[in-house]
Amino acid sequence: MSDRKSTPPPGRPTMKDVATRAGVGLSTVSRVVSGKGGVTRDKVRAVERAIRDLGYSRNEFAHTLRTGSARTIGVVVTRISDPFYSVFVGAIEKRAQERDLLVLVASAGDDARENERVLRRMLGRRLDGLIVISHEEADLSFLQTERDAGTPIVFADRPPHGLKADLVVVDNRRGAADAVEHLAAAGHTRIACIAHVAGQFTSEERQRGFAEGMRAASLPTPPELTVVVEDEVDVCVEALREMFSLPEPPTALFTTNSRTTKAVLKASRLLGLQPALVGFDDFELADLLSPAITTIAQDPWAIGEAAADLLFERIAGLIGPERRIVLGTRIIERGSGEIAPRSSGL
Amino acid sequence: MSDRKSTPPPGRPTMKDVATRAGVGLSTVSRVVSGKGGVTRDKVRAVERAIRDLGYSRNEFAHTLRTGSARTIGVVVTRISDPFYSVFVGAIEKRAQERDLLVLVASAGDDARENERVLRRMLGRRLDGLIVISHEEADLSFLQTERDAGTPIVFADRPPHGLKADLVVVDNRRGAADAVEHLAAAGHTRIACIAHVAGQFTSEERQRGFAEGMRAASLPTPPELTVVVEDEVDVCVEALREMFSLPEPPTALFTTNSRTTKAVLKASRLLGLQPALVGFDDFELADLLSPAITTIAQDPWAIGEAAADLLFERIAGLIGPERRIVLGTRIIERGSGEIAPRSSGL
DNA sequence: TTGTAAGCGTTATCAT
DNA sequence: ATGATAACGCTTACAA
Repeated sequence: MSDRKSTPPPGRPTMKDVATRAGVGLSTVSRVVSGKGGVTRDKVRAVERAIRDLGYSRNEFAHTLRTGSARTIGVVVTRISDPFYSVFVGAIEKRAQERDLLVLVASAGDDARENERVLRRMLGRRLDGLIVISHEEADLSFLQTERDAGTPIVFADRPPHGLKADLVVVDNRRGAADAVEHLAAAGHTRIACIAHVAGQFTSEERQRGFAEGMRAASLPTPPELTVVVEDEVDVCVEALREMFSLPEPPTALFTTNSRTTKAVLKASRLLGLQPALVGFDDFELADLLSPAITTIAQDPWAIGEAAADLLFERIAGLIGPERRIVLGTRIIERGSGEIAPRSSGL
Repeated sequence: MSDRKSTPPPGRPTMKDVATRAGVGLSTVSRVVSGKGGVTRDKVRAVERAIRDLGYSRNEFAHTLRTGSARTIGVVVTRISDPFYSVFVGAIEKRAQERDLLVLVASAGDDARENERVLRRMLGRRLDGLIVISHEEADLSFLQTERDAGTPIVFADRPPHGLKADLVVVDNRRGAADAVEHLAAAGHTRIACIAHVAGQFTSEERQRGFAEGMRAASLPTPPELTVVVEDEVDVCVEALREMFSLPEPPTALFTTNSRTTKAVLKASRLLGLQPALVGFDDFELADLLSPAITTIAQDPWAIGEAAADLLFERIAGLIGPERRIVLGTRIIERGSGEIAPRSSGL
């Protein structure tokens, strides 16, 4: 096919190839490529020509191996396909782009071991920094070494286990308490908490906030009115059926995250119930449902921005004790919290 | 604190450090780390111990520089925060993880130049492959060089400009025609098409499919019943107001993507209209609205999987002409398409 | 089974 | 201003 004689070396052209072609030394090419001065115009032009002719582009791996920085940050989330995380990542990418940093995203899934594998894999890349939404059960103490080695790590949404570190969270307790306050103000006294599977930091904080809100409103929190569910509809149907068969059923519900809110809404629909409802986490179309759903909104974009900004400060050399940034939540009143508290059994 | 006899070298530990500490040779460490066999249990244990003690993790750059493959693929989308794209990326990540590949994700935004910048940046990384949802207006012919150099590139959702390449799309025409057929079967004769901003491949294909469907049903497509909008609510309010002021207003609407569907729904609500409606793209909670919205569903997860699988085949060495994989769509009937065609003006 | 040594493509140091 | 040359940390023949 192709005769050996004039065939360019196989694979991608390297600086050496460029140097040969341009008839200059290797280091001259390096200087041109890195944009350092101290090269005559003639040679610069010759090198640039050779680069174009050969379609050369710098090997970032050799470059990074030599220089030590990859101009890349890593982001690890549990599921990139979840809107919350994808918006969060979007904000980080935006910020990173402004600084000409690349973002390496990986979702770690629900498995703690997989989580560690992904993180270790990331670490091998000598990232300039790392933003992590950590797995709940994973012990992240192995990251300590990395931090000691100088890679800043910022956690978001929930604190890591086994490690003290920078953290960006929202005020889950306060948000949940706001929800209760809103329902209580509408006259509700039997308010139930439908929480997402236990063990999760956010869920527990929100349950705690719920309890605090109830106490602040001088309302009782009987154990049968707090239930922990998974976000499958049938599970919620069962939970609601049981709850609304009580002698004194609830008249209002508080749900601890949007997946649960949606599942509970579908379950309510199936059971023909329409309790008052306030859900933690805003979600798209909450305003188009009837009734429109009142939510406690957190802002994943803002969380991402805050995490990115904090990380960049650390990368820039900010030292000092770990920081904890707490972002507020905001209640979006749409009506579902103001349904009159009439006793509603099955 | 801990006075080590042999000073731990500054910076990150390398294989050499591990080798020294474990009292073995460098290549033995390499073998253990790469999981190759042929090392005695004793030494394996010693090495693993040293790795833990030192908190060692392999330098991927050196590794890649040596082996030539980064075991990394790149994915470029327009906005990672859009649910469609994030699910798409999620599927690719899943598939990649099964093959122990890392995924570098970047969103290119709406700007054509930024799009090129991001792509070029990616290319410098010697990726094993690239999956791209290309910008509509960007000329991607510069990618040709890279493909010639052996980096497989698969496009998804829409074809690239200035380049022939592997492509995964859905059958937009057929899907749109299905929507029309459904509405026609419910007795509608005045069906309008609300299309998302022009110039977009998918939007145009769906408009074409709409027209084909209308023709197949022997229905007229007067120009005043096809309108191109942006997905802001107020724009849609204006468009609908005008359309429903016609002497013969439509009784049913077809929208070309979910963002438009949602905007049109909100606009309809504001105007007190309730036309029959079928929207391209399924969306969460479409079933909880009243009436529940009938949609033409495409499956971003499946698109991601198909793109990933095709890319992996190419990486594995599959040669041959560019492929075009067309995935079907599926109508999800929920009622909004069957609203009786009564004349509904403002 | 294990260690030694030669690169991978780049940048940095040092002569020239 | 320019060019040889030695690392960077790793893999992989090849030797032992």
